[in-house]
Amino acid sequence: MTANLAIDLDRSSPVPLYFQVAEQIAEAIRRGDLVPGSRLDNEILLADKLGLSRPTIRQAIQYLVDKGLLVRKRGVGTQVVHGQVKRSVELTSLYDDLRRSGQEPATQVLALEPRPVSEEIAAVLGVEPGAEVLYLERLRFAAGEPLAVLHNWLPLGLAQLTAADLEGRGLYELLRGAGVRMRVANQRIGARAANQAEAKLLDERRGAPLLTMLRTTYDDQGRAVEHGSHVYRASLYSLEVTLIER
Amino acid sequence: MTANLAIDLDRSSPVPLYFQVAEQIAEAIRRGDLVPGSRLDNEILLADKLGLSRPTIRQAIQYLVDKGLLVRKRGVGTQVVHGQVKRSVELTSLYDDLRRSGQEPATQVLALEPRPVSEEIAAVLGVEPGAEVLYLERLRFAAGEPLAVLHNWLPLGLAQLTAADLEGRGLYELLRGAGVRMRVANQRIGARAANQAEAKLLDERRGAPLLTMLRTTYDDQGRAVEHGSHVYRASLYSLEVTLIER
DNA sequence: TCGCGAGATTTGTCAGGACATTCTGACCTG
DNA sequence: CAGGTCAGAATGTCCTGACAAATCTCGCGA
Repeated sequence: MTANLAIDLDRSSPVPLYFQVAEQIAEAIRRGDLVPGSRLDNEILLADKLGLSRPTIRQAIQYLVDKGLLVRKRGVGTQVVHGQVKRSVELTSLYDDLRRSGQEPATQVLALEPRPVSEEIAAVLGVEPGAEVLYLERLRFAAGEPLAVLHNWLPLGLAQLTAADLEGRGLYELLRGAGVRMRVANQRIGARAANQAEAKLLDERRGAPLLTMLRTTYDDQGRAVEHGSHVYRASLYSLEVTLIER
Repeated sequence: MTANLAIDLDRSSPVPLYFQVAEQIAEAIRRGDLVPGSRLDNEILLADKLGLSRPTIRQAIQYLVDKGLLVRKRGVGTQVVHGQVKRSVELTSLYDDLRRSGQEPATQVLALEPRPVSEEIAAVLGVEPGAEVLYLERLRFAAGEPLAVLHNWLPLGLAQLTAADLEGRGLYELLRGAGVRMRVANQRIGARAANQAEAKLLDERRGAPLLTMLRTTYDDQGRAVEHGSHVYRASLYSLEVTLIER
């Protein structure tokens, strides 16, 4: 059963046509106009209906396949994925995640200063050992409860960060606003027991389980732009990751 | 400085040309023939050199950009990324990961039997509540130490699994061997304290921090093929995830 | 009735061309 | 000397056209 979806195209818009198509198909899926399992029209028919060429339609569909919303099979067709697969993980910060889920994040800046780096951090950031980098320590709250202690190291000169900025917005948002284009992040996720200091900050008992995350983020050019070492209260937070095999 | 790389094409091979090109560029990067930061020839020149069309070259390059090996910038060119970005995460099981890092995994099967599902599991697997599914419980060792307790639920009829199979190989490998094509996995990673039973199995104290993972894996068609609830000894294991923004 | 093969359907791969957009760097101007 | 402007170079988008490969369906024959 091929669903009949209406797609408006604006050829005068700077938004690429394939992207307009992809967005509107995705929206139809979110709205429920395209139910899981339903088949899309075939590429040639779709192209014909919209007055576009097949490569453009293919590009739109490929984009959605990469995001995990659609499945293609040769000789069969293109179908909407069953099950509510969540959006693929993006390079977002905890702050963005919390705000999106309506949890009213708040931040207390505990430290914000240039500081000479340890050898280990220098290695991951790719700077000279002993050079100064911006050290940042924050306590993050959600819904009034302490949620995480965040430690970050950033190369100097990337962005002018003030404590006021950091209390109102997330680090990633600020970096993006400063023109930093983050592209790849490597995360190591583990767990351990809280030590005394952490327990006090997070309002937990010593020994309480914490989720830990080490993350290094690289930009466009593969230069490290941020390294973070964070601990989360396991009782209040968990991470979600979606993997898509191509 | 545009590196001079030799690429052989086999037009009689069933392997797509774009893939042949991509593989050989990736190999040149791994070998070090293409050093980080070096620019590739532009697309038109490359296409000309190899006797291919520009779309084919673009497809090859796009493939490597998606894998995080190359970076493209309009008006500038295509460069090899700086820094050693790890391979993107794949749909592998703990067993594969361990064997790849040479840790000699071993498995003890604690349970393997059809069992009626709870309402919750039925919902994530997309089967009727109360229907029978294959229940699987395993204790995984690495280097002689207990490492994780693995619980899995699988729809019946996917594969004929025996305890002997499961002791010698990983679940994912067995499923793949049975023709199951896994494509998307959704993971939720958290942490909590070990209870008495877990502590005993894993040779830890009660209350020791454990890394927890809930995973649901879907196939080609978006049908759930596996749901797992696993706990790992945080002192011995952590998860690594690489994110690439497109 | 059941199995198998031919044909139809659909996506996968590849070619070649055209124009738009963006970035860099050199040049010109005040 | 500083700043803006413009040309060149590279990727981004979009088009048309063609054939290959995988899959499903239906009809035919045993």
